[in-house]
Amino acid sequence: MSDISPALAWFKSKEWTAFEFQQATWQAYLAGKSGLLNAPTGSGKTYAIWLGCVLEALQSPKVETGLQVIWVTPLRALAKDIRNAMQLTCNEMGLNWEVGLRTGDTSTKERAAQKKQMPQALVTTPESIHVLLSQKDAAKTFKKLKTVVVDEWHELIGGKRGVQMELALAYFRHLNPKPIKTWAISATIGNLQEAAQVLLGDLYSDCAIIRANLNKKIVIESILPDDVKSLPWSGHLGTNMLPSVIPILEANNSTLLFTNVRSQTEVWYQKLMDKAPELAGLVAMHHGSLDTKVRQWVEDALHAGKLKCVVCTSSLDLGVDFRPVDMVIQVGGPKGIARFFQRAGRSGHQPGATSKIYFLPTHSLELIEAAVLKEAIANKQFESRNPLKKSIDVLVQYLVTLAVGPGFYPETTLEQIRQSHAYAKLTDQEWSWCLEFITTGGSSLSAYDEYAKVEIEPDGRYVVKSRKTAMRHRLSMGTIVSDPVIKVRYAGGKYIGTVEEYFISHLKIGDTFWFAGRNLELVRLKDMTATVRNSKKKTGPIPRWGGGKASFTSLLSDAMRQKIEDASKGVFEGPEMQKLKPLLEKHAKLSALPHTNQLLVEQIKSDEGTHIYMYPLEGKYIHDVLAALLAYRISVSQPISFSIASNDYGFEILTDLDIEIEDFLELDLFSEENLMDDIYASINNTEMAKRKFRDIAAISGLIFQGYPGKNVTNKHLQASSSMIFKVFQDYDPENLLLKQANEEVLSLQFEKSRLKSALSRINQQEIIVKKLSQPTPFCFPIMVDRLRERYTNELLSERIAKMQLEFGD
DNA sequence: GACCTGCTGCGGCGTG
Repeated sequence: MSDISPALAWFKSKEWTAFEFQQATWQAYLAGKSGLLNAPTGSGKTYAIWLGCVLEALQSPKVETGLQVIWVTPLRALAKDIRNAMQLTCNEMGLNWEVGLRTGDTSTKERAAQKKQMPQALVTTPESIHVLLSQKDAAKTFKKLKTVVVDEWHELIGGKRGVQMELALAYFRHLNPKPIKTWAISATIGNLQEAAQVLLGDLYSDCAIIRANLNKKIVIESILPDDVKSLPWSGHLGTNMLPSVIPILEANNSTLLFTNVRSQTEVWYQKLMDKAPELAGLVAMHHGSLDTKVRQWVEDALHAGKLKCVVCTSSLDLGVDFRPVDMVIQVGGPKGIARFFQRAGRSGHQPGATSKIYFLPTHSLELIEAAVLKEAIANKQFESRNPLKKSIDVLVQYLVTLAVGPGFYPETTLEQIRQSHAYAKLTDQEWSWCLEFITTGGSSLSAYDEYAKVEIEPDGRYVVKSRKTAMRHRLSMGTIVSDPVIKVRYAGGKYIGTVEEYFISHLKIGDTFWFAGRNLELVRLKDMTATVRNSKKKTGPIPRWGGGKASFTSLLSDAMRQKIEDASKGVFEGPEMQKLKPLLEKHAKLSALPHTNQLLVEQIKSDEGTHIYMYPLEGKYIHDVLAALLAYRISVSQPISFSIASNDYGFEILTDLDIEIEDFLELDLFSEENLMDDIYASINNTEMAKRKFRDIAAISGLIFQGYPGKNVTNKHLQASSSMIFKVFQDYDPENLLLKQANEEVLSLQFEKSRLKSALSRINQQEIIVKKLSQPTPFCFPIMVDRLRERYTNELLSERIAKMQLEFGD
């Protein structure tokens, strides 16, 4: 046994901000426990748990070979930093261990070396673990595994990557009779206990949940206009507040300016360069469609203190873990409390320093959101991330992975996966269906050999024998399905990033557009690649990217309703609500400020017809469904067609007929009876299910997304997945993957449970109907949103001008 | 008193 005192001395010599938390962690680790760490960045959580691993290794009589510790991170960009820190501590603490790295970036040479001899510790991603599982000697690779640490577990738990992690752990736990110590590291989420339970499984009963009681002070300040009138009623960009941002940038060494969407990042970067040309070279941009090399450069430059400001989307949420900054500005509502909190924590890393975040509202109602965020963070209220259950696509992929690798016996494998949270309730029938699916393709596809991937050996072992199948499987592993994109590169070959097919298809050769902060001219479009050159022009469109929508979380919704009720009673707490007072009072005069037990309904007639607005404040997703449901239920009673628009505050249904809303309110429009049937009938469920199915088909290996660098086109992908979708619908309606697609639409897209509780709340609410002759601050943004879909920007401003005339003022 | 919307993440092969 070697002496552990130098290691402890090394550790103690550092000036930790959270020494007690760290000590509690490594002591729990040495006591053989599993657990969950809840700690903000900068609390030394990596070292806390890594010290446990190091001390344990030092206490053993000789240096063991083979893989003992796996450290999982959701972001491969972080992996290198973590590995370096871990290797360094090994060296300095006197432990003769190698810390390895295994992600998609790892070189072939390195992989070969690892295959021969795994390092004692490996920093990796969930996907790379599964790639290792697809190798013949997987069992040998993981045989000596003692510990698995999953960093940023909150990022994984709510998605299919989390399910993959659960499956990998189930496999590991089975290999070794000694329990695998399992640790989760998580930022603050509402369901910490559940998060621990999902990852730890059976080990949860004896689990340590250790929180860094840093009591980090966070100061939130809204950037308020002098006059609320200068804040638009509608809008999302916020660039009119740019003059207030520049002094903040000047006063700090490095600032992260978070925007909600990629195009907004492009706009802000451009405007910032326009307004403050002296910052050229000191401001950079970072979002998910830019070349990773560029992003890496930005991250490094930020770290080196060379940048004054990075305009970014949440692509930098995790990536700056090792690159602390001085100041954070959030442009527009972050739509969730936990996300805002995490971003705030990026600033003020020095011991004892206060984190500060500026909130920059892009339209007036966002000031309510600002007030709510402040309170929620003070009260430590955070959203939960709910683990997925029974994702059949992920399970099917995993089974083929095992069959490509060591092979598996159904009985033991079923036992393993049932020990995971995700598949604990998997029925025997579902299990047989999965086995049938991987061996024959299932009842409707059994005529095609390519879906019969797995064969059964005489001894009952399930294996993949075809090299082609194995290769294609390895090429399709993982649960992230991305849309095919157009690569943008210079004629010389330098790669810039990606835009969407539809954006570039609207351009002609010679047209210019803004991207990556440059004005580019389209030279050629071929093979999913747009070749461009720099242009001196100053005009051109900015690409927009489709992507996930962030919708108010229910935590935010509840608090927003309360704030509006407060306002109705004349209570305006805090600078934001004070600032908003005149506007809300105006709204109260024009219409009404609803209490939490009331639902406000506004009706306006214009030359377009009858507009009806409702404000459940449930977030855009729920509003979309509610609006469709309402439109459907009304149209059942008489032939009316509606157009629908929504935002996070409420929704609009518009008909060209002259109607009165009271005539319909009697119809029990919000009844929970036949709810699901009506929803199915009202939303174009199959369209959405088809889209979900495309992902499921890719994950489960039904469609092949092409060879690396040569992705198939969107059309092709869409076509093959819709074809299979149709086959299943017609010939195999009980297909579990089809069912999963429908279920995902309901539970993930529409948040079924939230929809139900929203409806039951609405049913108890008193309905207040206001008939108005002019738009209110509540309905105006929704009105504009609907128009935007039909008009170009210029026509839109004309149209808005016309609205001013029409409604008079 | 009035414009610009929609995030992130991973992994793999063979050939020239």
